Amino acid sequence: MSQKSITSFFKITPKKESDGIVNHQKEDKSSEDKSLTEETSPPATATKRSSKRLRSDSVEKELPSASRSPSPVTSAKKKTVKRQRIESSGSEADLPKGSDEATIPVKLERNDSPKTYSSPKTKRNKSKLTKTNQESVKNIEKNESFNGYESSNESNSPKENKSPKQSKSPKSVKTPKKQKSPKEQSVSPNEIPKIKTEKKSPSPVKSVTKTKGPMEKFMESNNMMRSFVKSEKIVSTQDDEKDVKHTNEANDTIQHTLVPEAEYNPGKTKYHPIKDACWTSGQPVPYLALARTLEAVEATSARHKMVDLLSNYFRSVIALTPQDLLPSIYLCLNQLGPAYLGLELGIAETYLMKAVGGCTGRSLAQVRAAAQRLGELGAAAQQARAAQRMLCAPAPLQVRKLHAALKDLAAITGQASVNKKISKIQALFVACRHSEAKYLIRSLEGKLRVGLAEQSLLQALALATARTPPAGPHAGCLDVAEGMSSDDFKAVVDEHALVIKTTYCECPNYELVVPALLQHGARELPRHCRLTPGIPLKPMLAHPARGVHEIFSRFENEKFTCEWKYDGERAQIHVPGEEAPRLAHARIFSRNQEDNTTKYPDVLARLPALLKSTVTSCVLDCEAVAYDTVNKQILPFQVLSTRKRKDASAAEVRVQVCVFVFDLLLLNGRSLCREPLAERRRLLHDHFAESAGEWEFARAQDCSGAEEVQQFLEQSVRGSCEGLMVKALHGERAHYDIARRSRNWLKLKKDYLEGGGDSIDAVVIGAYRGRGRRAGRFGGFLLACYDPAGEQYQSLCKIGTGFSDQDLDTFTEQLQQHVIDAPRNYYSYEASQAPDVWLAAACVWEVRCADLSLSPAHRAALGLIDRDKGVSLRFPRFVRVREDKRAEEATSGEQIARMYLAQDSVRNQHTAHKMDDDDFY
DNA sequence: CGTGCCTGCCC
DNA sequence: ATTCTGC
DNA sequence: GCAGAATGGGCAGGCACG
Repeated sequence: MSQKSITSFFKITPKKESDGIVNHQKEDKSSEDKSLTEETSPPATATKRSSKRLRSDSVEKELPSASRSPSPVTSAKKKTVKRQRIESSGSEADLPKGSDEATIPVKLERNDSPKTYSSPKTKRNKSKLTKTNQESVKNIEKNESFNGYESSNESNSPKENKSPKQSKSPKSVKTPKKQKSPKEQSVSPNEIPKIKTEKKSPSPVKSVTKTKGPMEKFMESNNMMRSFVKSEKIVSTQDDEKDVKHTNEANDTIQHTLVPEAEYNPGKTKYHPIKDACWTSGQPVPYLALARTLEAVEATSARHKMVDLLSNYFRSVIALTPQDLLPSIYLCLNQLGPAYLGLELGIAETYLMKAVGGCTGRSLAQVRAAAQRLGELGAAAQQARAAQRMLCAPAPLQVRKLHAALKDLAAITGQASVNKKISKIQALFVACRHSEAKYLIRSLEGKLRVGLAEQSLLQALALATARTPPAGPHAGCLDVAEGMSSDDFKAVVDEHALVIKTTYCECPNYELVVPALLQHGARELPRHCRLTPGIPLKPMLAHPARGVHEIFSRFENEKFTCEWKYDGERAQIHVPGEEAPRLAHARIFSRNQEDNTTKYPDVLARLPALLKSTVTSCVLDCEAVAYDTVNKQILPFQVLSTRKRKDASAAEVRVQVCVFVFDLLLLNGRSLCREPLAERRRLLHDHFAESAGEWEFARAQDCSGAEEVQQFLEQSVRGSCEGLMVKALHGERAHYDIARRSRNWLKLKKDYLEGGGDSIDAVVIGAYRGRGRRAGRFGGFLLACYDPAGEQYQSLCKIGTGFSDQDLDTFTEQLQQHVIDAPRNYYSYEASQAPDVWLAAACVWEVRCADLSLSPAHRAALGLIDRDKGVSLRFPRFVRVREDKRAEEATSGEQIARMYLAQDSVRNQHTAHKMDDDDFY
């Protein structure tokens, strides 16, 4: 059945009309009627299929958002248009409004119209589908004994019962932390009764010598096993290295009362990696253990605490099921595998919502609305899942199987692949218990959002391996920390952390690092994983510098160099080789370790010109920039981005590229990461050759005075660059040591400077509901410029950064007074940009940007530069409110056009040949 | 087979 | 990309 | 100052759908 529903969803999605310009004349709501039907009735939904009804009305649809019209006309909006934003409004209408977050003080939703459904209904629906009886369900789950989980999780859902607002309102009000609160609640309770029948304390001191420590302890600690454990038991066979440790099996006899999975608590004081785990040695790690860990992490704000929590989970994995460490890490980071393998899920928000809706009996609009209310799809999915009962409980998820399933998802391609993926996701989703649903969905969305990411994970890995070493002299010891002072132990952790982070930065591949870590221990890592041509390393990044003065305060008395900051794409070029460079095996990686080799066949073809005869292997750090070979001119980033991305053929390349080389990270097999920049650069110049328009060294100048820097900055801008990169030349700060400091360079751009860059006064004409951290208030806005000629407000860009939390709270509240039901007919925008809430043009905000670009999605200055393209902003950010300006006094379309044309890159384009003032080429 | 949506990845 | 925030 | 999480424009690629 799930399948069916899915299909139906597809149909539902209407198409959006491609309106050219949507200036609306809305007024006609007629179309709405139709639309109504769709969304509103959940059941009906399936039938829906509206064909494209709305062509014109798309615009209208939005309106409803404000929505009062009870019926969700709005949602009808066709397509899901990008992100939920569009539908949101409408959809909400559908939903049980009460529930909503009432939270928001402001009540974004302002649609108090009689919602079609009352919250309770929602649930009802679900249950229907599932068909069933909750009772029957009663879970057959293994753990049922303990769980009352259903109820517990759902704590949220209760909202429905309560009067709409009250229950939560108090909390919701608090924006920032509120998110956590729910979790915390759930978590804390857990402190739970673990039954640890303890007995022996782990040997006070590490049982150092004995390799078998863990096992022994494990045995000792066992009491009775839970029934379910038995069932799963089988698997334990494999395991390579770990045999040593757990040979268990014997266990059967031994009894051990396991912690119920639903009560797994990595935050338990004096956490014992075996006794406090919820699975036994050799068993596959239940996904619930990881989900519980993530819950605990999410409920925590102190990073060191998060690291503690995760490390405890890791300790158990290391002690019990080390083979699951790798999949655990991947699930924590939302990675399928090393980036350079190019694995992609191909599923994101929209399709996920279809999947969730399809198996919980909800319409796409309902799911979307629920996600908006909660500010996040994961939570909505968990609620939906909890309301559902299964006749026959699927096998519980295991960490390893889940990770494998995600990789399988990525492998599905071709026709009907989306439906296949959705089905597969539904199968996983249905097997979720408790918070598993939330984290499964978030994983699929690609963001866990628990406040812990790669750096903290590496720290946790260091802590875990320091405390419960998988290898080395203390292998088998469950808690090394017990035998030493906290200072001493901390030193050990720091040492592990540095080694692990360094290794990972130079060899960012958990497939290689994790097995080596388990087998040889942290200290031995560098001997097994090192910088290797063919494996991309983490690139050095830069911090923005707000002014020339900041450069001098940062580098104090150190010597530094300034290089032009080219506006292209980072390219890390690897050429392997022993006796001689193996050019056929050269690869080019992106800043995020993606493999871009097939994107640059032209660049690879001319490698021979770059490498002097002294080079046998190398890793170069460069920027690939679009280049006009005829006029010898650097072209804008936007031009570069039109290049084919996959399997390009050198002959077909239309956009030529000049590669600007600025660093050398490995030469002839030797890593230069611990060499200062001055030395790396010297080697670069000695062993590589420039070739005009193809290979050039980044323009550099070792500046010593502020004026010199300022001049060089201006020169770089005239040379079509974004500004400068500033780097230490000597000493440790000049090393390419990402593990110690990933943003060791400074970047100085004109638009960072006061008075530099473009500043625009734009009108706020719409707002989008925030998600995640910004749930419950506006998280972004739609801005427009004013076009006096057409008496229109033309969309210029969306904006979502530059606001303090306070700003967002304030705007969320203050803008309520400008909320309107529908966009004015003098608003010009693209349907896909429609905000959740439309606003009357009243507020003017100053925004800053790096550039202006010709836009397919915005309408500012439409027709002035290009017949059907408007102008938008690159890297827009909020600066301040212009209370002194009225909407009509905002920057005009004509001014925007002038600003666009005034850009060096544009002028150069039009006057390419005459360009020489700058000298440059 | 063309169009448009969705996703992922550049910045 | 830019920006803000808790630690 | 770090690490993380909010958010931006815009493009190619891949698939769905008519």
